[in-house]
Amino acid sequence: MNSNKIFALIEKIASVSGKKEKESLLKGGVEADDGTLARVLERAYNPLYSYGVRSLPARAAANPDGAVFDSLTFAVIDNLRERILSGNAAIAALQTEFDRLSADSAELLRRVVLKDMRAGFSDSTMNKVRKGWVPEFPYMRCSLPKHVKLHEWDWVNGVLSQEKADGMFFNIDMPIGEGVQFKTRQGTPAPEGCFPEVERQLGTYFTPGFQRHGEMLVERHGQILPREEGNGILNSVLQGGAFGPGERPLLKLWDEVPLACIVPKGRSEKPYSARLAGLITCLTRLKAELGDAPPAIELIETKMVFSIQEAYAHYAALLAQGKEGTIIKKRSAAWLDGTSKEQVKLKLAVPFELRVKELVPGDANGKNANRTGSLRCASEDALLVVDVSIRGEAMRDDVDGDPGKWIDSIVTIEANGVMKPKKEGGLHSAFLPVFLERRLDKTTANTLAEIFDQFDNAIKNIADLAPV
DNA sequence: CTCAAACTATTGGGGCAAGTT
DNA sequence: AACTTGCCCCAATAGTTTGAG
Repeated sequence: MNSNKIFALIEKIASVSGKKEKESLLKGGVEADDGTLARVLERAYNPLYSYGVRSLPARAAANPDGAVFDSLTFAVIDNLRERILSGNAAIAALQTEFDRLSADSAELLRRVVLKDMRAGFSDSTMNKVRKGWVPEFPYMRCSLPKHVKLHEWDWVNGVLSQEKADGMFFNIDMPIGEGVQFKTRQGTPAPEGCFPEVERQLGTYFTPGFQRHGEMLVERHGQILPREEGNGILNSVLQGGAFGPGERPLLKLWDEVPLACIVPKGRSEKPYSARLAGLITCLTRLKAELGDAPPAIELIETKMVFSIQEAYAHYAALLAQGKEGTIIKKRSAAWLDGTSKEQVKLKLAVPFELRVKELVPGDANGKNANRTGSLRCASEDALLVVDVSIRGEAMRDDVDGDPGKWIDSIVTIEANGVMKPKKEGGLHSAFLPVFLERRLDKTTANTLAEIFDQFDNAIKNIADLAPV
């Protein structure tokens, strides 16, 4: 199938709305494919690939009968991925290739480099059609309290409440007879040997055949660094950098799952309490060997609670220590690839008022390119500024229909925390801001000091948030 | 058979590090 | 020094499909 035909197929898939129909069209394409479709979509959707260019040149040529994808096209794609082509050279190579190709094939190449076919399917649909087409990395997410019937949980026999660590998530694979492999949530492997002590302790005291889940934190002179600083260092280490003097990684674990269950849509029915017990067995072995020496691996702080109120009290206690929140888990909880209703994340969300300053356009390569994507909002004293996403298409229509009515208006937003400025004299920001409503009843926004007060009060009164 | 829940894809937020101009 | 990109941390919505009652 040549690239013009592939583009026609992609447009056909984009034109239908049903997911099943998209899947069967893609299946038809695979059956008629000589391998080109497989290569093109693999390069577009392999999560381990990136191309280093996001503002692409436009096709300038007017040649109506341009080329289709050939070895030159794939060479450009692969050279971008390996960063043999980068910066201006990358843009120039893409310009040449766009002009050489037909309009349809040039557009297909553009979508490959942007890693989005804009056809309403993605990697999991591809793997349904053709097993193992692109790598996928199973992952269990938590639900939020509003999506779960917490009252139906077995509080009498206990629920596990754990600290939500504020670092970088890692999957740690230990296949039998092989070494220890660290992978990020997206599947990026950590370079060989970048956490030597953590790796040694895992390899020596932990049973192979499992994938373990935990959060990597960074300690400097015995102090755990805040998320942004620790994750900055880990980002650097993942790209081949090194820890600075006095810095070391500390792994906090919470789960172990047989490697055989770690497949897309996979499940392990072994109850969480049993998986946790397995982890504790390994950690006890480690502790016995290390004696008083500080381990590089610990169990995440874990407590058994017997009521919703007690769960919220533990949550409040950790917030008061400056921690991010807690995760509560049923003892019987299975592991699954997806969002589990058997584990719930308790985290802070504090509402406050800001003033809308300007409208920020949506992603230039996406469907909101010429529309509003978010609202730039500020505290009354302008010491905090944050962009807040438009919430829903009706709101986007309203904002674009009458921008004047939004500019300078007061809005209530909800956020997870206040980010302090990095630089002296810089602005504060808000972490995970969510738009709640426009306030016609208010004429002034909160000041930064008021926002800090509201966070303090929210932490003090957290137990009131427990659903009754 | 109907309606709610689950699932999939898409859009949006903040910070930091590294590469390029 | 300024700008872009990638990759961590994530929340919410829209629309389709599934599955419980």
